[in-house]
Amino acid sequence: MTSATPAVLTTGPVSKPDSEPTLTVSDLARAGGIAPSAVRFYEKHGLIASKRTRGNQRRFHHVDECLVKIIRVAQRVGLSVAEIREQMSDLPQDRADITIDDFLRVRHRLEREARQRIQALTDVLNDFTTDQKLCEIPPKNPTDTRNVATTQRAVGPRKP
Amino acid sequence: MTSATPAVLTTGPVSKPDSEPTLTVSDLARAGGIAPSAVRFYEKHGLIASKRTRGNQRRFHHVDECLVKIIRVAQRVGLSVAEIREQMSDLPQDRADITIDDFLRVRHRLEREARQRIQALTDVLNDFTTDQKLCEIPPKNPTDTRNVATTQRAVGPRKP
DNA sequence: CTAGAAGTTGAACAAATGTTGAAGTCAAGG
DNA sequence: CCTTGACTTCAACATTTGTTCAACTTCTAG
Repeated sequence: MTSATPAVLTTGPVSKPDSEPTLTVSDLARAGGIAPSAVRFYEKHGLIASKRTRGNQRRFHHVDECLVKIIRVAQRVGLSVAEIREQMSDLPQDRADITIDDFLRVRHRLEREARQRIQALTDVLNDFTTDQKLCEIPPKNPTDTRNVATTQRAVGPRKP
Repeated sequence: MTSATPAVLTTGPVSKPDSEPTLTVSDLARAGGIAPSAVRFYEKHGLIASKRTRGNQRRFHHVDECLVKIIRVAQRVGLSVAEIREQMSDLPQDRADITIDDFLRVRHRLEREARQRIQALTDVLNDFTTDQKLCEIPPKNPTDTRNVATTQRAVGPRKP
């Protein structure tokens, strides 16, 4: 994914009950607008799951296309892979059992996350206009006595 | 910086015209609520600058305290070190020449950035409620025909 | 002057998010 | 049978933002 992908992605309805997984890594990558290496990466980190053919190749369900799209949205929100895995951890392990409600639940959580992150940024803006006197420097010309306002308030935890 | 730093940080007015830099790495680190290693890191990446003593030790101006605080705010906004360096690149190379207006200019740019990032997140939320039919799965019970709505629209450029 | 605190550089490590390449396997077509 | 394309695994590399360590040097106070 080097170039910007328009990604309108109107996935048609999955017609068959989809009991057997049929999509290859490349199929899923193309459908999700990501690289095959990313598909493998996501599987390795437990975001998606596949069955294997006799020849040890991965096969994905069509519903995994939805999962990949959700992963991409979650990344736009700013979640890490670990966080995304957590958000998705209560989806039915058997992907064929996933229902609309499962997606709605995940979606609501992502919405909450997005709102929280918007709030954190809004707090930064408020700090800009609220807190005076973080940076005071002696004015070069005596007519300008204003000061720059900024302050940090430990919004998100930082533990490297 | 492992534990949460309250960081009220009401830097008093810099009394002296501050022509000679006097703060050591540790001084600046303490004032800015960061580790000495971070101070060196920022200097190495061109966010701050120092003069050296005869013995090759760094000495910073008091105004660098403000710069560090601005860096921290910029990080809260989500800027990378490279982006922060760019935002600060038009500050007077001679730190003693920095004026309030220089800070105001940087601040305004950071505000714009923050608003843009808020907008990007808001777009995600809008996509949630606007776009239908990203994930359609065959309903298990025929009564529920709703669909999950999501779509990505390439908000921020990705160039690794 | 001398000891100890604090500074110096450079390299290595860490976690996150993948990409790329090597070497090998599998299925299909001619 | 052989080639070709797509798949496999594993390891190495790349980037970001620092931290930590080793081996020295400098500064400061007694």
